[in-house]
Amino acid sequence: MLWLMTHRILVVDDEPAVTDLLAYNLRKAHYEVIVADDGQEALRLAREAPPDLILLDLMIPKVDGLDVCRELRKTSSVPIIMITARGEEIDRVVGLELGADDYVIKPFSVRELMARIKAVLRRTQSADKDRPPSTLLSGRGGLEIDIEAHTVSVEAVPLNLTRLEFDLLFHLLSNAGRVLTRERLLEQAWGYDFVGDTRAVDSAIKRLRAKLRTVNAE
Amino acid sequence: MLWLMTHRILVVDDEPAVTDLLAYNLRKAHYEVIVADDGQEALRLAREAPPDLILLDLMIPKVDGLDVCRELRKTSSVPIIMITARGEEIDRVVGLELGADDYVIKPFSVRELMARIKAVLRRTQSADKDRPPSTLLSGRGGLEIDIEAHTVSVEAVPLNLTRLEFDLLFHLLSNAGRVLTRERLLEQAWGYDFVGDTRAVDSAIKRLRAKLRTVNAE
DNA sequence: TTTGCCTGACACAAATCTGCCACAGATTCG
DNA sequence: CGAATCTGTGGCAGATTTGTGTCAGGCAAA
Repeated sequence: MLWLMTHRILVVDDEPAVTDLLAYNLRKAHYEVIVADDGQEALRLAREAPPDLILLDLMIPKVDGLDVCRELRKTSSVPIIMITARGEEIDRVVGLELGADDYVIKPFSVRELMARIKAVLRRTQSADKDRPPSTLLSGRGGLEIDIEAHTVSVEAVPLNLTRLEFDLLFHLLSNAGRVLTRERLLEQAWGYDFVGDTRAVDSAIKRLRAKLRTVNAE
Repeated sequence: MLWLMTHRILVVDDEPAVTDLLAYNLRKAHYEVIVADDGQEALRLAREAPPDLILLDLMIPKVDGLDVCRELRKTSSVPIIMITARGEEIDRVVGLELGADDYVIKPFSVRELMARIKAVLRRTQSADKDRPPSTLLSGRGGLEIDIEAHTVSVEAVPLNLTRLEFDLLFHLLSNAGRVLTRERLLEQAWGYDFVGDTRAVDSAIKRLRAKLRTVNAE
């Protein structure tokens, strides 16, 4: 079997344990690998030796993973797979909205990651459907939230939400038309490790409703 | 709650206190549970009755948890959640390399573990198929239920059901053409820990019929 | 330190749901 | 023909769920 080095992959992570592991496995799978251990370096390499795919950790020095993603997206549509630590659930979703093509959660399975890499490459190669990375999500009644700016408005009237309220609203909106349990919402908006009453959700929803009401009541 | 999928989970740990606790909680959540208390047994069971997910303690007799993981990965891509004692930090990276999908640290919160199990199953399932075909289930007489939205309609006329009524209807519909005992329905729609008269089913069905009748009587 | 949000816990009321009982037909079986 | 059993249904009281007001602890800024 003849192997062509068809794809160059840029791995961005500050933990050598991760980059080494990935580089080893990727090379074994006949990819060309370049490594950056901070955001600045990542941007430089991405410019100088444009890769076919980027594995991008979220928590990296100098320039944050999200910013790297944003910056790259200004000029390039190179596929990006985000790598996030657990408990960064919201960032993960935001990352997707920012134009990442997929994500994995640490600790991830190498096997799974490799499968996703192949899938993403296949997808972006065959049909290059350039979708403008919209950061807007809208619901009924003129409700709009800007994921990047973390702002919410109802019929153009801006609304001031706390981080928790925003996360909650975001997850509700992304699951529009679906029934969610308190547990599921806790898991998504609060995180796995939340300890306490599931009715904390009720409290949050109560406050969210109150704020939405202030606009509607005009 | 809906129990459409009955996943089989293999629990591997040598402490009965742990396996009992997990088995109890998992069964309560309608998972099928099989237990192994050493690595050899785990491998045997994984081969003979392939589970949908494995909870794998690291420190187990005969064959070490890491080796079990390695061995499994040779032939299977079943999701694995590692259970490690505190202070085994190295396991994080090793677990990474071996392809575990997640990990928890002892002593873990059962609630958190359950959430992670659900999340991993969700993740690996949606990875299987890009888009779940349909969440709709339909019966005779124009009856349709949307499993995600928990809505029911008869010939496009929406119907307001309680959670119990919905679950009941769902189970009846998914077993269409089959005779179900009261006991079986109780088990499915109420939960195996229901205490009380089996004729509670009659009451529920009475109310369900009444509601369906309101639509037909038009 | 004080101050000003956030946020989760708690309590309570209202609304809704649900299991149980009782009774009436229906059916089975001897 | 009874007797026994089973099923459908109405009624109802207790259980459960939900919405909301209140409050204290946490936390960060001043």
